Amino acid sequence: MAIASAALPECSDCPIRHRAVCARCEPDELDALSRIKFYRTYDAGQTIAIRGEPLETVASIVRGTATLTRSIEDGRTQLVGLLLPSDFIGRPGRAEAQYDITAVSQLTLCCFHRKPFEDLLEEMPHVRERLLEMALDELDAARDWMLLLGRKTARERIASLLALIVKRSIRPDGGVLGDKGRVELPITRETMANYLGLTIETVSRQLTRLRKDGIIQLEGKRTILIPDFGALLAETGDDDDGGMIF
Amino acid sequence: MAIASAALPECSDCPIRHRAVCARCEPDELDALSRIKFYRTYDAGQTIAIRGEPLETVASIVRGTATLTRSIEDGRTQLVGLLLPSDFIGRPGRAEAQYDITAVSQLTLCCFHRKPFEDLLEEMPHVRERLLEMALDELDAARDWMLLLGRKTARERIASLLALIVKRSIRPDGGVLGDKGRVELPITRETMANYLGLTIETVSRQLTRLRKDGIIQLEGKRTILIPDFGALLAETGDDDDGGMIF
DNA sequence: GCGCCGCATTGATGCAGATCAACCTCGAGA
DNA sequence: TCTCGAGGTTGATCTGCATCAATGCGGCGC
Repeated sequence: MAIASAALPECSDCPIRHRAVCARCEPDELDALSRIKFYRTYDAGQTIAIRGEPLETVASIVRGTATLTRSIEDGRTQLVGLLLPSDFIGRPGRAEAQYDITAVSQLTLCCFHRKPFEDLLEEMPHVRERLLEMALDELDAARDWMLLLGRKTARERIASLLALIVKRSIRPDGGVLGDKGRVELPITRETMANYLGLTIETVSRQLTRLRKDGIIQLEGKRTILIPDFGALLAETGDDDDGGMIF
Repeated sequence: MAIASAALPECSDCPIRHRAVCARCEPDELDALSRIKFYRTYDAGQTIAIRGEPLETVASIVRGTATLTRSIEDGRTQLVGLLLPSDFIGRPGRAEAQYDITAVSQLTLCCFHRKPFEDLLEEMPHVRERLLEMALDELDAARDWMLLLGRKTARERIASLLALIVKRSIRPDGGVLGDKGRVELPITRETMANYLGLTIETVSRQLTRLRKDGIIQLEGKRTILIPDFGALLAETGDDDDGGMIF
């Protein structure tokens, strides 16, 4: 299923070096991790893990997008996490996947076998620290999403998602990947709907309404232009800007 | 606001000894924690923390119930966590509260000042480990709730909440606090509504419907009898029992 | 170039849950 | 004992989003 890929750049050149679980590693820690790492690539649509089945690796996303989903047999599906570069997959101390994980674009993972990774963890305070920090950040994100799913209107949900994708595209140094006012949606309408707790029809209609109201412009189906980011934020229903630094 | 309380039982007699952040502590670690701990009690309705304001303590809930909420200025409120005995409040490395925290019953906290706690953390692998584990468990719980908020019907939400409260009342040794078929709701209808992303009217109506359908019996307003737990689980919409051991 | 397929948009209609409103229940305090 | 208020229930009506259905559109294989 997964395809072992050719060698990638050294850790020092890694695009997620300063954001991933290894962000705060010293050179010797990085070496130790580097010795047990291996890369895997997936094509869009491929399954990475299935809820309830063994998952003997943990990994960081290097390139591409994946989704974390939870669903009911009758077909209802909820996306519980959107995995972008630097996000971590798997959980030390647990051998079974809790969610379905699917690649939604061409994807590259930096993988570790769980056991050796857990062993290394003992000796690497910086990884441990970063892992806790990332888990707590994800917890905050999940809780923000609970507010969205429980209380926001369809229009607010769409605006919130667009704002989230823009924020996630900002590099840690403050720079921006690509054009600031242009968002490349990494996901289909269906995936958006499953993330937002809506149907694809409602997603489509609300995007159209936001376009007609001049908040966004659509360029093809996957590219969105945001002439005024503040105007978009005003549509999210959030009180503050959630720690934006523009 | 908080009331310093009289001395409580030693850690060895603590009701949350085997579930809280200190669950896996060795006696010497427990001693070290014990030396910097202090208790606080709150009355129902008292505010423990406000989003955005400094929070210089971390704490474990010893007795009582508290809520974690996120809200929008227009009054819409979403409960993002229900804090029961053994749950942890606060986050190492962060000086500001991310959520509003409110006592919803008489409450006892086992508190630590954040800085000394963080320092101790360095030397206490068992606390660190447990903290990561608890954060990841909360993340799983938050994501399960996302499925509920995004995709479940009102009836399924109510059944899921009742099932959750029953599960949380099971002691780690497998025993049950109180009568197995009787749930004491720790929260009002309004709090339930805010947790479930519904209105109090809908909560009330669905409880009535579950009663008329024989799934539950109401004894006063806060006590619910569940003659057949399996029948309740069947109403939650979940595929499996989520790891129940009955 | 043509037809097909996956994805997206748009329209018509239905319904679960929100909203608005009245009333019930019970306990605390005068 | 009466009152009052917080919390809860029930009913009537409204509405935002889901559902059902048709159409549009761009890319790809042939």
